Amino acid sequence: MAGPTLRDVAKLANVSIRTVSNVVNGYAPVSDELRARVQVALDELDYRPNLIARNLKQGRTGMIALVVPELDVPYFAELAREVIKAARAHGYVVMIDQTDGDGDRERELLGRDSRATMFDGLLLSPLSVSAEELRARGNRVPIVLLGEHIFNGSFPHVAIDNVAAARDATAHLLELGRRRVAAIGDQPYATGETAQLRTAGYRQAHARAGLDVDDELIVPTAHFHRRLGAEAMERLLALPEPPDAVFCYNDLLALGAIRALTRAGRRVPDDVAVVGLDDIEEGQYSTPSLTTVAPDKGEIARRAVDTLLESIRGELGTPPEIVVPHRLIVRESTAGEVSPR
Amino acid sequence: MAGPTLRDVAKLANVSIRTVSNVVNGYAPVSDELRARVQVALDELDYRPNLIARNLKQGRTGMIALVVPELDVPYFAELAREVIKAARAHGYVVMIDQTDGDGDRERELLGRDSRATMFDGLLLSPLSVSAEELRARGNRVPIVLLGEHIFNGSFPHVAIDNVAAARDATAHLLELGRRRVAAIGDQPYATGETAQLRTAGYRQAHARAGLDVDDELIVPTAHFHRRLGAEAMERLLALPEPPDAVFCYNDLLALGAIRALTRAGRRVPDDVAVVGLDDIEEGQYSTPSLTTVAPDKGEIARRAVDTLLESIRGELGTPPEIVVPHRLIVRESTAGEVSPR
DNA sequence: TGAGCGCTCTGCAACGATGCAGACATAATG
DNA sequence: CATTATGTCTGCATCGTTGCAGAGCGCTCA
Repeated sequence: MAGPTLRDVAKLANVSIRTVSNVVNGYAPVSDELRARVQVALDELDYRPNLIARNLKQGRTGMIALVVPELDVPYFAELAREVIKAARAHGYVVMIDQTDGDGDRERELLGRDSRATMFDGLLLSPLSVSAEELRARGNRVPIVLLGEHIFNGSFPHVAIDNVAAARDATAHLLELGRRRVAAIGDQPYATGETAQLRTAGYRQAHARAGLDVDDELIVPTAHFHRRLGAEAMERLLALPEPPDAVFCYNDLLALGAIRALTRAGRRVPDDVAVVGLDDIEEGQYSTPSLTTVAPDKGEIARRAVDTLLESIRGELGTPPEIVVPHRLIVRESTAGEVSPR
Repeated sequence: MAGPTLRDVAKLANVSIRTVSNVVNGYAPVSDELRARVQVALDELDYRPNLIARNLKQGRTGMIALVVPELDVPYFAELAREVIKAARAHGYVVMIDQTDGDGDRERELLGRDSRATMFDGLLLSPLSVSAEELRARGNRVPIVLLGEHIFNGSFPHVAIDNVAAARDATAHLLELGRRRVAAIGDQPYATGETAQLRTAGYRQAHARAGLDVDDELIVPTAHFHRRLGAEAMERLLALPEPPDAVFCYNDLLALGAIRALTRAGRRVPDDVAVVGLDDIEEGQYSTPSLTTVAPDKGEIARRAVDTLLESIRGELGTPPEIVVPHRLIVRESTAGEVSPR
């Protein structure tokens, strides 16, 4: 099972271990003759360096970990892709783990026996672990937080401006003349900071338009999946005065909502306009295609990776709060028939 | 940056390194008094074991790698989730990497300096690397192949019966009385074995029904994304005699096709019925919801992980070819209005 | 009393690689 | 010719951990 080591190659080529190492790494000058002899031995044994050993010696692994709640949530899958790309550009590989949004699973990562020490750094998209806890753990591994929890300057943090994003989405609906704009996805409890920011943006848009918010139109959901979007929409449709537009806190909720609307025989956007947030690819191909607020995922990934690598190199001063741009993408779910592609 | 080591703890507690190690691992019996003293030192220094060193000593990392073409393809994301779950059940973590279906990137993994040696095993879902090449690399790391390439017994391999799956999908359309059933996704070239198997199943279904296949209705696509599904569908609609049903080789193609049909004003399934393959969650919430052939992803993941772990433990004899069950799930895209949930 | 046992605890070697300092042979220099 | 520089090559120590063999000690029991 175990492959040949430098020692085996050295014995075969009748040179020192050190010389083989030099040949493998091209470090020190080696005469052509010796180099050739070593190379033959390397090939014959099909030597592969033991990276574990190399890492131990060098104190780094060249791996960072990306920890997300759920990998099969398109937003995270798309983000993961960008992170992998950004890391690769710096010679790093990314190991991905998912916590299922389970706080204990997240905390496990910070515990004494966590595999976190295998990595040079951690990109963490926490759902329920608080900054408080993170700090208390006094983790030894550099960490960059992704996404939209509120944090208090203890850790570097990359996210969009959630309030502004939600405000833009809601304003778009109001500008279309909709007057009963619902919101799906509020989470009025401790770990729902992101959702609360979006609710704040939703309210801001109304305030700026001089409109009141009917709190009945704000539907909380325990998580951000299609099914809950559909259920929330059904509840809204059952109201005596149902909404004529909905801002959903992510695209999956929005797609679930559209599904519920279609099933109920409502036309989108004619009867009810729908906006999501995340700009997952699926929204381009849904029927109707989905208007959404698009965070710049590539930028999120790049900034996060860059910041993490700085932190790894010890070049990071006070933890930066990085805000990444977003933009509204108007598609059929609010605008009706748009461009055919 | 570097944390305290066993040595530091030992010095502080005034015991041997070995005893600290014993306390940390609970290996050997340690008196309560010493254990307590060591524990104090451990806590004070906030000691974390260096897993790299441990791994070097033990010759294993407890990590396996999952290599897929694209992580943001829902099928792979959903599969990844299952693999992570299955591996976790055995105490393994999964590192995920994507190759973008780039053959060179895939080959890199097998090359001399690949990070593959960091892992106890590899789950590989290759797009363009051939079994031949894999074998030639004589890789030292245990490998299990996922997905649907044809392989020749060199490596353990887990997949569904692609011919049967495609046959079932096509037969379903024929049983609905459709007579011009198209196929989207053929790949009539070396690395398109999976697609070719599905084409074979498509033909078999016709043969068994005593029907001829109009080759014009078989549209090849370079990959399996939504956009190409839409384009292929547009091409089919432009035919003098367009199809009344389509079997798409995966769900993304199918969703793209549905999008194209909707845009063209065709009703699904009334004018054209659509079947996909993969059973990604998106298909449950699309409009119309998508009839599909569902591979048992959980089973694929479990069998693959089990097999890989057997191989790691050296318990594997001749590489097994594992066929995982699939089943047809009928939804609106072929059956029209079905159950409301 | 002393051999024998079991319980704790320890030190040394090793995993496979690289950093460092130096050995050795040869070439260049005064 | 002695001295220094140069270019190759080597051995030892080391990264932080665990496996192994055994040391020390108190206890039991003949």
